[in-house]
Amino acid sequence: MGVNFEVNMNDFLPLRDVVFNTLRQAILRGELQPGERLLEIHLANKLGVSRTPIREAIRKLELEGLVLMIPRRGAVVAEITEKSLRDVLEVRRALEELAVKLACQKIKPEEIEELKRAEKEFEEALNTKDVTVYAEADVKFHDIIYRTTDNQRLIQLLYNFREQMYRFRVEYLKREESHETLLKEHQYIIEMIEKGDEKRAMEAVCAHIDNQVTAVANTIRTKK
Amino acid sequence: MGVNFEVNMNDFLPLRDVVFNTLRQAILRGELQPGERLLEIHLANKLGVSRTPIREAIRKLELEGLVLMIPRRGAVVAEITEKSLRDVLEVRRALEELAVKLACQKIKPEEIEELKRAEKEFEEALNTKDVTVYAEADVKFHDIIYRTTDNQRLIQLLYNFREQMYRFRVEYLKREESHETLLKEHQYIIEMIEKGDEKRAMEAVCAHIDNQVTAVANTIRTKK
DNA sequence: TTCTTCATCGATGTATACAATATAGAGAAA
DNA sequence: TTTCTCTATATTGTATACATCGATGAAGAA
Repeated sequence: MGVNFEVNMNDFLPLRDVVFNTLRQAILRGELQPGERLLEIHLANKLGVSRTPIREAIRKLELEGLVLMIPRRGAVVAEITEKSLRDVLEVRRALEELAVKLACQKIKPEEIEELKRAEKEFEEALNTKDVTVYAEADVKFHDIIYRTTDNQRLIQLLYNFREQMYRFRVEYLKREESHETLLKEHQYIIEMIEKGDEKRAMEAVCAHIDNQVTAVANTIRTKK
Repeated sequence: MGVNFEVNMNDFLPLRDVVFNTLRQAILRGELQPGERLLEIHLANKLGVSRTPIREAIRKLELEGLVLMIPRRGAVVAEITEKSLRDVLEVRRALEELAVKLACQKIKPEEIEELKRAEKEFEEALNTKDVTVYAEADVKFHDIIYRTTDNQRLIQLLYNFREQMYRFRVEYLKREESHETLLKEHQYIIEMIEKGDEKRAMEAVCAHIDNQVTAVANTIRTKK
C-alpha cells in the first residue's frame, strides 16, 4: 500500500521479465520486506497484469533464493540473517578471488588502461557525494575485471551475488571513512593485476570483501 | 517421440516441480538434445498436464541456464560447448576448493569417521561394476564434505554444478582405469582433512576435478 | 472459560480460453 | 526458375475460469 514500485514499460520484454525485474529490485532495495508475503492477486492488480506473469516471475525469484515457497501458502520474501549473509560473502569471496586470478593471467594492455580510467572516474565520482553515482562507478570498475575472465558462467554468478548485496553495499559506500580505503584497495589491485602477481591480487580482493563483511555485519546488527 | 521420460508421481510436489525435475533430468541425461525445442503443448500432452506447470518449470530451467529463451519462439535446450564446460569446471573447482578448506576447519571427529565409512562403501561399490551404484556412492562421499562446510548457499551451488556434470561424470566413472586413481584421491583427501592440512587438501581436490576435466573434454570431442 | 467442530472464505494450483506474432507454404509476378 | 507477397497455421504470451486446499472464526458442548 505505501510501497510503490512502478513497472518499467520502456522495454519490449515479456511481462514476466518486467515483473521479475520489478520484484527483484523491490526485494533487493528493501521495498518488499523480508517475511512479507507475495500475494499474487495483489501484485497483479498493482502492476496491472494478470496472475500468469506474476507467477512465472516468482518461479525465477524462487530459484534465485530471493523468495521462499511455502506449499499452498505461496511466496514470502526470504529472510536475511547474519549467517546467510556471511555464507553468501564466503562464496562470493572465493569467486572474486578466482576472477582476479584469471584477470592476472588473461588481461590485455588495453584493458589495464580501461581499468585505470575507470579508477579515475571512480575517484571523481566520490567527489560528487552522490552514493548512486559512485556505486555505479564502482560497478564499472569491477565489471572490467569480470569481463577479462572470459568465463560467462563466472560473470553471471558474480553479477548475481553483487545484486544480492546491493542494499548493504550502498550502506558501506555511504561511509566517508571507507572512501580512502576503497581507493587504495582499487589502486593496489590494479597494480598487482598489471604485474600479474596472482597471489597478492587475490589477497587484496579478499581484504576488499572482508572490509565489506564487517561493515555489513554491523549494519545488520544495528538494524535488528 | 522415441524419447520417453515419465512423470514421477510418487510425490506430493506441485506439478510445476515434478515437471521441472523431469525436464531437468531429461536434459542432463541427454534425452532432450541440445538445440531441441521445448514445445509447451507437446510436453503438456506427453506429461499429461496443462501448459501452466510446463511454463513455470521452463522459467526455472531458464534461470539455471539449461534452456535458452528465444522471444516468441520459446525455449530450446542450451548447447554445451567445450568452452562452456571448461567455464563451469573452472568455477566448480574454486567452489570445491572452498568446500574442502572449510571442511578442514570445521570437521568433527564423527564426521571423519563418516567419511571413512563412505569411502569403504565406495570401494565396495566399485566391485559391483554397476556405474549407477558407485556414482551414488561417490555422491555420498562428497556430500559429507559439503555438509561440514555449514554453508547452505555453497552446498546449493555445488549440488547444482554436480548435476550439470551428471552425464559426463558417468562417462568418467565408467572407465575402469580411473578407479584406482579415484580411490587414492579420496583417501588422500580424507587424510589431509583429518590433519587439517588445508593447502594439500585443496590441491588434492583440484587434481580430482582436473582429472575429470581432461576426461570430459575428450568425451565431448569424440562425440562431435 | 476453553476446547472442538464445521462452515466459509481467501489464496494457491491447474486448466483453458483468447490475443498476438512469427513461420511456412502457396501462388503470382518478374 | 526465382523472388516476393499474402494468407493460413502453429506457437507463444496473457488473461481468466475452475478446483483444491488451508486458515480463520463462530457456534456449541464440556
